[in-house]
Amino acid sequence: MKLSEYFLPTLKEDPSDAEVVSHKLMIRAGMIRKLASGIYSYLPYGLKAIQKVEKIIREEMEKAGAIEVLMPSVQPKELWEESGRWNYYGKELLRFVDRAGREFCYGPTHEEVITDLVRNNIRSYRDLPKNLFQIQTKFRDEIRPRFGVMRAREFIMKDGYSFDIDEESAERTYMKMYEAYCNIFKRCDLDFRAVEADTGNIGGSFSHEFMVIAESGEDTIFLCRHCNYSANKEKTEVGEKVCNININEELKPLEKIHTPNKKTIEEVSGFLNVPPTKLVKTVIYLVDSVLHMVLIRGDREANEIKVKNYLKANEIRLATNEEIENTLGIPVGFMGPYKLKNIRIIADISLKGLKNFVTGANETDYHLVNANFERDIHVNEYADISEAKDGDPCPRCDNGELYSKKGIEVGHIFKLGTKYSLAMNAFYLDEKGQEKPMIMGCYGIGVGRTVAASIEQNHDQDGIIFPIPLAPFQVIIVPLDIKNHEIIEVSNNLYKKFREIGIEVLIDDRDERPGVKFKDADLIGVPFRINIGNTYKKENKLEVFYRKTKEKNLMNFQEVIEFFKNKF
RNA sequence: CGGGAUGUAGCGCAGCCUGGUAGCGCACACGCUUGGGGUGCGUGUGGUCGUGGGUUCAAAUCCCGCCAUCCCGACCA
Repeated sequence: MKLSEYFLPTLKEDPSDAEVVSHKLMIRAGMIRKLASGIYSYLPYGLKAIQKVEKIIREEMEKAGAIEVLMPSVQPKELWEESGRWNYYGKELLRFVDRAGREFCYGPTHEEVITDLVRNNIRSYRDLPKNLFQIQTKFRDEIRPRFGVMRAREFIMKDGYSFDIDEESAERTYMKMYEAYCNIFKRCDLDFRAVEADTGNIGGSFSHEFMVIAESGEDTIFLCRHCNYSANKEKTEVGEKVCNININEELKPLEKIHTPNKKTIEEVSGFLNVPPTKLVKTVIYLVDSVLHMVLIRGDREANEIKVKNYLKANEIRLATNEEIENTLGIPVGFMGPYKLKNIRIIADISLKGLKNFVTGANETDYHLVNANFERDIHVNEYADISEAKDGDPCPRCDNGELYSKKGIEVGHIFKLGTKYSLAMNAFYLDEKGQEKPMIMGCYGIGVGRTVAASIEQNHDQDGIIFPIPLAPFQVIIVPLDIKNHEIIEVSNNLYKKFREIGIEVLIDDRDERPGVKFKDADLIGVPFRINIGNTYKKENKLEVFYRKTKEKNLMNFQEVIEFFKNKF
């Protein structure tokens, strides 16, 4: 491609509304332009990067036995009512009506459509398993789109769905997809981890997320230093190993202490000179419109999602002070489980066996000291609901320790089970002629996000450094003086030669100064640059410049061809 | 939706406080110049000052409403 004929509007300055590097660089490098909040156009250069990822995905999916389809973006309300998600999915679902008043949504995901497609066309166990995928534009009306295409409302996603006859077969399919995903992200040259994950809105029994390690990531994951346990923060198990604080202490008499205006853990801990590990924190959640009390050790935080999952709730949020004081009649800041009835109390397992702790007295300006379970407080429900912390013992291995990292979720796989097949009557006939629900799985990859994540991991102060598998062009030829016939001729010859041997090559034939061309080439991150200028005029040498390390090598024309032949 | 901020040429910004006919840099066009890290000089094109209303002789500037965008929290590929 000749740069003079290409459409690559690069920018010298960072756009004012971009925050993270990948967003800034994608705009500056002429890959994307914003049309509205969370809605972007891909320019040719950005599209090529997208297509690189898509190609890798297609190859690996097909290798793993998945078949490509293409479903509509616009989906009728009825299907979503059948699955029960028309109401459940909430405001993220973009809904609209056609001229006849029929209701539709723009597909945020395709479980409903694929299930409908399969149930109408597959009846026999002989036709299973089937694993279908598509690469397509989705729309999710995110409350807060952010970071360019990283979290856009309209975005390109590869979504796949599998249908198996039984659990065992479904698990085999799941594992195949797991491996395919690992291959895909490896081939994209990403530093990533597959972690255990929460299933969220999609539903299902278990799942893994594929997290690209990046400081700008919106997710936190925990990894074990010794074994290969890794999980999303909202899924990370804490386990009972954290609860050996003082289980052997003798019980002391319960006391009510005046703690004027001491409300937070820090204040109470400081005032009473008791470590936070001996305080019990009380948090009230409104769970599906009912208040629930959650108890957590003072040095830990409750994890809302773990609470939500434990209670199998649809909706959860912290209760407001008014809700607590009006409904329970207890003062926020001095709350505790003492003598409370009419509310479900869930204690975190970190509290198991804790002795002589401090907790709110349910009376303004008073706390209880040396409180103990059973003797003073009756809790008959313990659950793992606290948030993992750096340094926590690993829930899986003996002496492992957890540490956290930030990650960008580029892929997510779910074992759905029969959630949709039951709701939508996707049954098949087994060899005995009996009707059975298909066992489903679903598998997603954010294509644009994968490109953005790659840029997060591969850039420097001068711009993008594309890894070869994602690079829209592998080589850029830079004739440094386009008025010099000799230089132009070699450049053009090299360009032709490269195209013959199948290299995707750009040639910067613009009438620009060398500095401008260098800056642009660095910015857009072409892995190899070939400078043709003075060194060619003097010694007939071409300069091969490697973007990543900034190394330069001088070679003659034939050596350059040899160097790049069969390289990519 | 709650909290914070911004909206002036394609991009980045100044002007607003203290009202008086809109400016800088980049980009773009033309000419000369230059040719190994955003060359220099000159000339030029381009603006409903987000939008609606109000105050005023006069509004980018003051007041009110609305809209959009971005940042911080809950959702997600």
